[in-house]
Amino acid sequence: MDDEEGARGRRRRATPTKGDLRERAILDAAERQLAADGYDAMTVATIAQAAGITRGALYFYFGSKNEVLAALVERTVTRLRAEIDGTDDGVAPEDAVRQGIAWTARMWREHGTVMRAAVELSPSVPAVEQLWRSTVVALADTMRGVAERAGVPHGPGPHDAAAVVAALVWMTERAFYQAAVTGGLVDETAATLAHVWLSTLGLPVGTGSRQGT
Amino acid sequence: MDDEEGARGRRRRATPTKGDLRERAILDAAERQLAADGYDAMTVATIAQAAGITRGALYFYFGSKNEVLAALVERTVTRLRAEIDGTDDGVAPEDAVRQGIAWTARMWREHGTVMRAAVELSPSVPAVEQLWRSTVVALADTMRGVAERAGVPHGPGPHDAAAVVAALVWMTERAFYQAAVTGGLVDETAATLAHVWLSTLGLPVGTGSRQGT
DNA sequence: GACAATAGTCGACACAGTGTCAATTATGTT
DNA sequence: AACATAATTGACACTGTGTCGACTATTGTC
Repeated sequence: MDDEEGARGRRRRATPTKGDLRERAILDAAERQLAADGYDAMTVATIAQAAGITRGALYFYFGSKNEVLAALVERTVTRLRAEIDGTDDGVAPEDAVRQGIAWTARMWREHGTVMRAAVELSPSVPAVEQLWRSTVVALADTMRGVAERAGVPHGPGPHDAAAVVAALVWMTERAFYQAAVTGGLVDETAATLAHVWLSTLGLPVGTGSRQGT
Repeated sequence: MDDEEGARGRRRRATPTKGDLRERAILDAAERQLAADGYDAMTVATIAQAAGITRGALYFYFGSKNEVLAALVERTVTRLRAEIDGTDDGVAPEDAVRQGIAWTARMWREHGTVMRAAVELSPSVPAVEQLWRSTVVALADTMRGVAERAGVPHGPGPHDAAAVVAALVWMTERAFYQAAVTGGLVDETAATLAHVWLSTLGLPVGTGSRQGT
């Protein structure tokens, strides 16, 4: 549990062929077991078996169990990143906020298991922590722009756009995570989050969902 | 890793004497190691050694490593609970909000290590999860009252006091946790949180800290 | 002050999971 | 065919958890 990366270069080559299928098979097996049985029940042995190889062979592809996890998170995070850009263009700030929340909700729906694992494993797996934090930060950066367009000051200080948006983004992460864990309703959560976001940024709250309060 | 409680009753008695000192010594040792070396480095062997006994003896007091952790979290959570009540009386909602945040900040300062451990271990240790969640919920319940006094509707729905306050409380937990992990400034965090809370609940933001914006 | 009864302690054991490695077998390549 | 290298295996070493029977205080009781 010390070298998470060094073992890699020592083995695999570039220009892959069949091994890449195995690598994907390993990640797929890991993702499936993560969803079905959770992290603890998912051992190197069970992953290897589900991927059709033995434990020893798995260590040819990944240097450790955590490296498998990190690769899995990376795969998912890459997919998230691919979508995060095509979101806000020139829309009004309040719509950009709603879109951002809707997007996040969709990501949690589609990639919930891995995202949940990323949250839970961040404290103990540095590579995962880095991946996840950088993703959250990237989203926060986008939203900071929106907040500043909405008139939130951008100077340094506890009330500036960066600080406020950071708090809101972590709130969003936590709220959807809670929904994923407790089986809460994602739509209700999204509505509540939109309310908090808009109120905090000083934007009109009324519009959006067609339900009067 | 299946029975977290059954082993207990099978051993310890009521009316304690010397064993209770050992029990406390174990928890103290665990807390110290948690702060110094982190969860992974803290094994049953090291705890026992620091408490002046062998592994075998430790299992006389606690049924498992997780039970030690749970007891430690419980001890801390009990201390938190003891203080959570004497907070708001008839003060104005905005002051109640500021007090709540200030109180939380102080708790993180004083009991940061165990609280951090509670957050990180919740996903994998059901007993800790329950302890921590119920504490958060208790705080949320108090703040829900404040929110309703401030005029936030209390009917069921995504915009009611309960839902909004839940989101805000989890935001607060996450923000202070992040500060604890990254070594961020607790005061700045508290100021940002106060801003979000007050904006969301429709309360005056200006007063409180003596620093103009 | 013998003598139970019970609290407390120890060390050896069994077990599960991770990671390592030399040896072996597939899979191209020229 | 032979050669390199990709891929795989099974056995091994190690660490950590939890169990258990035997052994040692400690304390009350007659």
